[in-house]
Order: sequence, then C-alpha cells, then structure tokens
Amino acid sequence: MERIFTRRPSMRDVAEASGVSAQTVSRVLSDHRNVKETTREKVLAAVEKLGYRHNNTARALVTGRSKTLGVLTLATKNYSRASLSLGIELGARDAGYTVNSVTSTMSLKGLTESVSRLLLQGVDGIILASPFREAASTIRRLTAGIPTITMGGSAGTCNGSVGIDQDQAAELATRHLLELGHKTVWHIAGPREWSDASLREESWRRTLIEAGCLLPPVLYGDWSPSSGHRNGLILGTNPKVTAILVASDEMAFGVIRALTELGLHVPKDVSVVGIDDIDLAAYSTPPLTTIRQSFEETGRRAVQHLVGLINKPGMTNLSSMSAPTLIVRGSTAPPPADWASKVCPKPHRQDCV
Amino acid sequence: MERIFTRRPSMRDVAEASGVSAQTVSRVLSDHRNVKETTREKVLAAVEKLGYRHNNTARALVTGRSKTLGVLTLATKNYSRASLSLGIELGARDAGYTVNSVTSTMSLKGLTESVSRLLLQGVDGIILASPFREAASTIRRLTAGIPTITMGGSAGTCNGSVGIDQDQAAELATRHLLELGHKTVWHIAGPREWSDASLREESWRRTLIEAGCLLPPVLYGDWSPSSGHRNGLILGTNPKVTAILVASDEMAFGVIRALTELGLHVPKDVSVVGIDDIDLAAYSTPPLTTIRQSFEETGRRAVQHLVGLINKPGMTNLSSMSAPTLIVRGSTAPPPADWASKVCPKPHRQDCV
DNA sequence: CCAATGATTGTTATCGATAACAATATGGAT
DNA sequence: ATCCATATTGTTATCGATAACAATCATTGG
Repeated sequence: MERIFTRRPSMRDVAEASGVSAQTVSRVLSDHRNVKETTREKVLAAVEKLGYRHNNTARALVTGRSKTLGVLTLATKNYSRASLSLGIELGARDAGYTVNSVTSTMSLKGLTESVSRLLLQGVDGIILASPFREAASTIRRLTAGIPTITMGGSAGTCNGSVGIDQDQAAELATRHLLELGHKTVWHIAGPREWSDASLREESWRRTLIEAGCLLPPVLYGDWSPSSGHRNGLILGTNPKVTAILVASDEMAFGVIRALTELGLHVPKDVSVVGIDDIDLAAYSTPPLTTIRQSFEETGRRAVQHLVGLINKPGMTNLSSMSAPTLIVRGSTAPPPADWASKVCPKPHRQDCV
Repeated sequence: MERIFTRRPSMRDVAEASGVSAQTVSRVLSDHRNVKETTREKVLAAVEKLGYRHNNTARALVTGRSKTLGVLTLATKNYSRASLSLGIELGARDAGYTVNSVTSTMSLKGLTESVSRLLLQGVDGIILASPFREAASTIRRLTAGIPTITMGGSAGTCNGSVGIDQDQAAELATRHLLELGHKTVWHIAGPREWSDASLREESWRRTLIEAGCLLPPVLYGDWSPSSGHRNGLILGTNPKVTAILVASDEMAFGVIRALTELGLHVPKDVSVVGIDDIDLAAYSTPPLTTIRQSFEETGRRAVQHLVGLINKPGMTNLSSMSAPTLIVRGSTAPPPADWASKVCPKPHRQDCV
C-alpha cells in the first residue's frame, strides 16, 4: 500500500518482490496445499505491501470460468423483481459468484438482444427471470451450450426450472374465497404473455370448474396498480361481483382503491385476494389477504441449481417448485348476507378524501 | 451455426475460415474504416457460419476495459433500490456497458468486502448506491484509482456525486404542512446511518426553525412499513400530533395503518406526507401526499456521469442534484378546526377489519 | 546406500483478443 | 517513371493469470 503504481501490481510484481516465481504466488493465493509455510508468509507479505489484487479477467481467460452469473429480468420495478434479484444476488455471493444483470423489454427482439449481451460478457450460467412464454424456443437456441435456469416458466423449457407453484397459489386463493361462501370468484389476471400470469389464470379457472361454479369473464391488467384500479372500477359497478382474485398485490391495491371510490366496502361488500404478499400488503386499509411467495428464497435456490448445473453439466431438466401459503388478513369475508335478495343500489363515485 | 464445437469458435477459427488474419477479423468486427468491402463480407459470412461471438474476457484483458460497471446497493428490496437499479441498468445499456451488481449490509465490513469484490471483477467504474455516512473515507481509499460515483451522499465524498436534492424534498413536504395551517410537523426519520435520511431530518429541522415552530422529538424507523406502523402507534396516541412527515412512503403506509387502527382519520385528524412517490402511493386509502423523486432518471444520470469520468479521468468532484416535486393527494388537510379547544379523547385501538 | 515417494518450486505454453509496428498494394502528383 | 500518401493486410508482442510438465530436494524403506 506504499507506492502508487501507474498500473496495478501483477503477480509478477509480487513474485519479484518476494523472490519466488509467479506460479508460486498463484499457488499461495489459491490455497494450494504444497507450499512451504515460510514462502507463503513471504508472498502474503509482498501481496500486502504492494496492495496486490487478483485480476479476475486474466483468470477467467485461462480457466474459462468467469465466476459470474448472468441474470435477465424484465424492465419493471415491481416487488417480485426486486426481491427475486435480491435473493439471486445473496445466493450468488454465498456461492462465490457475482451477478451480471441485464434488463429486457417483453419482446422477442429485446430478449434475444439481452441474452446475447450476457453471452458476450462470458457469464458461466444464466438465470432467466423473465417468464415470457413465446420466447422459449428462441432462447433455448441462444443459450444452447451454457447452463441456464428458467424461472417461473413451465417445466421443461430449458435445462432447469425453478419457481413457485403457481397452480397452487391461485388454487389456494380461489378456494379460500369459495369456502367463505362466495358463489364464484372473479379474476383480474396479469398480462397473457407472462407464463406466471397464465398459469394462475388457468388454475383459477380449473378450481372454479371443479367446484362447479360459474366462470366469469377474465379481466387483464399489466401488474401496475393503475391497471388494477381501472379494472376495479369495472368490476365494482357489477353488483354480482362479491369476490375478486387479483393476480398481484400491487394490482390489488388499485382494485381496493377503486372499490372504495365507488363507495363499496372491502371486505363487507366485496372480498379481494392478492398474490405475492409484498411488504406493504399487511398495511393497506384493509390489510390484504394474499398468497405469500418467497421470491427471495426462490432466487437463492435458482442460484444453487445453476451452480450445480455449472459444475456437473450432466444433469438436465432438474426443476424445483416451492409451495406458496395463504395469508388471511382483512380484505376477505363471507359475502353480504342479503346478497341474493337485496336491491343493488346504483354505485356512485365518491372520494373519501 | 452448422457445426457444434466443443469450444466456442475463436477469431482464429474465423480467420482461417475466411482466409485472412485474425487481426483483420478484429478490424471487421470493430468497424475499422480501412477494410475492403469484399473482405468484410467474407469475414462476416464466416462469423455467421461458425456462430462466432466476441469473447469479452479476452478483450478486457488486453484493452484494460471490461465495459462493465459495478453497482453497490444495500440488501433491501424497497422501491427506491428497485427503481434506482432499473435506471442504472437502462442507462448502462444505452452507454454500451453491462452492470455487475453486489449487495452489501450496512456495515463497514460488509461495504469493504463488497467493494473489493467489485474491484476483483475488474469493473471500469463503480456506482455506490448505498449512502452510508460513516464509510466515506474507507471507501474513498478502497476505490482510489477507479472512477466512482456516490449516490445520495453529501457532495465531495468521492470523485463525483449524483442524487436528488434531499434538502429540498424535506423542505417542500414540511412547508406544505405548515401552509395548511399545522402548528408544527412531527417527523419519522430513516436510519441515522443513511445519509439521505439524515439530510432529510436536518432539512425538516431547519425548515421548522426558520418558520419559528416548536421542534418535536424525532422518531426513527428502518424504512420498513412495520417500523412506520410502530412509530405511528406512538404518535397516534399523542393528541398534539396533527401532521407527520414520514421519511419514506413505505413507512408512511405503516403510519396511516396505525392511525386508522387507533380510530383516527387521515387526513381529518392527522395529515401524513411521505417521500418517494412509489407506484402504490396513489392507491392507498387515502391516497398519499408525497414528494416525487425520480430514481430511475437519477440512476441513468449516475451512469452518464460515471462513463464521463471513465473516459476523461481528469474531471473530479462533478456533482449533480435533481429537484423533487410535491405531489398533493388525499392524506393532507388543514388541522382539525377544534384542535385547540377540543377535549382530546383517549384514543382506543380499533380494528377496522 | 539407493530407489521411490512426496513435497516444493520453477519453466513454458496457453487462453482470445488487440496494439504497435511492418509490409504490401494502390493511386495520384510531379 | 518516381515518390509519397493512403488503403489494406499481416506479424509479433502483450495483457495477467493458470495448466501441464519438469526439476529439485528431503525422507523413507529395503
């Protein structure tokens, strides 16, 4: 740490300073067993003195391992992306990897470009945290030859797949509402292109059919609170709606807001269930009943699988789904007692502010 | 794309396949001007045929430029981190860089370790998106010799600093409440270690003093909704509290929830202002008055500055702050008219569910 | 005492690209 | 025709590490 170099010191500098060969320095730094204690000390002293730091680029070139994982996410700032990224980063750190993240738009072109950029950077493996249904085959072709984990997609898309069981998530939520006594459950779904969204929608539909309920038409949002609000205004004016399953908590906030503006009470008039259990879900008015998905833990698991895949390229199609849980809070209740008989008042818009 | 290689094709393979030297291939791929059109075509054809892709590792080794930016964030999943990361990633993409992100805990040890990891990876520059006051000098020493941008920190910490004017943010919010007629404004601050939090707190204090108001004691949260809830329960039982400035929207949600549970009405009994303008702020009940900060845009700007710094290492201490704006929604109103005279009822806890 | 084994260190080649320099060809201008 | 500037291509060295192999030394068993 004493002298200032124009360039950073290299192994060779350390080697000269400690009177050994570069190879020995390399051995010391990678904890090779057969190094005499005295040389180890000499080398480490020189390392300290010169302020030497490993050059990962050079190592990556010769070993073919960059110790970097590529992560592809969609350019959104919603809760699931944030906590998934966090989990991936923590997992990567524990596994001795760093994360190279790129964002992409939800289009074939955008995805292709982003994957290429990761490949260019020489990552050791890729986590596709962008469940885009259409792109499966294209992406499979692009990522051929490099370990890849797909998140949330239906199993079998790529080498491996990690996620949360979406079938179960939507089923739990739907059943909860039915068990409260609702005749049926309406659904505000996420964008069709997202595999998670369509899996939830499918499972909601199946659950209703199995229970012998009428199947209401589906409304679609884009994960944003405002799209939830828009759809909430539509459903709120329909007196037959007593229970709504919203595909994400963020949209559910918008739905509850819309219902409140229409003068309806949640959950007395309408019950609302979200999915995700974002940090804010417990603090809305009323607190949101939702399905908890541990994105962070899922991210960590994805990294573990990917690292496994990197080290043993043999294994393919391993996949692991974790189970979501129902968190009952204040936004769900039995349907209004007088529901069948009551005259439905024409709802009016009303600001509660 | 026809044959399957055990290893990826290199420039040499392309060179042989197209009958030129490796250097010429390099020239073609980096758009060098002096290359004959016919050779360019030959080379590009071979590139296509072999499915060649640049090896950035090798290039980084020889050029000393990895075209990668390191980003250090704290291990949280709140809105500001998510949208800041997004802005940084988009900015980096536009500038032809990729992003290597590491998360860190809020401790000197954690930060040091994380910065080292970035340095090891050979990033061209670093964005410190973790405004940790204490660590300034340590980090300055660690990042000596590599372009670095500090976000949100007070100016002068490192080479450059980019952020949002926190003084202005807290002042806008406080003034808004005072102008509505509140005698004073209470404050739930963020953790003291965060420079953003302490800047906001300072500015709130200054604004109150300048306006000749009484200075209430500060409460501290940790950015989480639950810490807001905890502090909200405290302030809600104090009848003197009519206006609260909460250091983040997420905590503000917790505060509003707590006040509601105490049977208080927001904003009739108590006004609440948040900071950030998260996507959900417009959809709470009541919708949240807050200070908008464009994190995404700030992230992009940080990248631009950093890239400038990388290309012209001369410039130092450039810094740029953007202005926040006040967004008035439904959570603020004049104080209760009978405030001075009314007998304050002992608030009771009441679940609205 | 010698061969064999294992510990310890050094030498050389290599990863895949680009920089710097060298060489050749081409096209006017003189 | 000669020479210089420019266009085009090739050669060699290099970035900073590790792998593979070679060499030396000490120790142990026969």
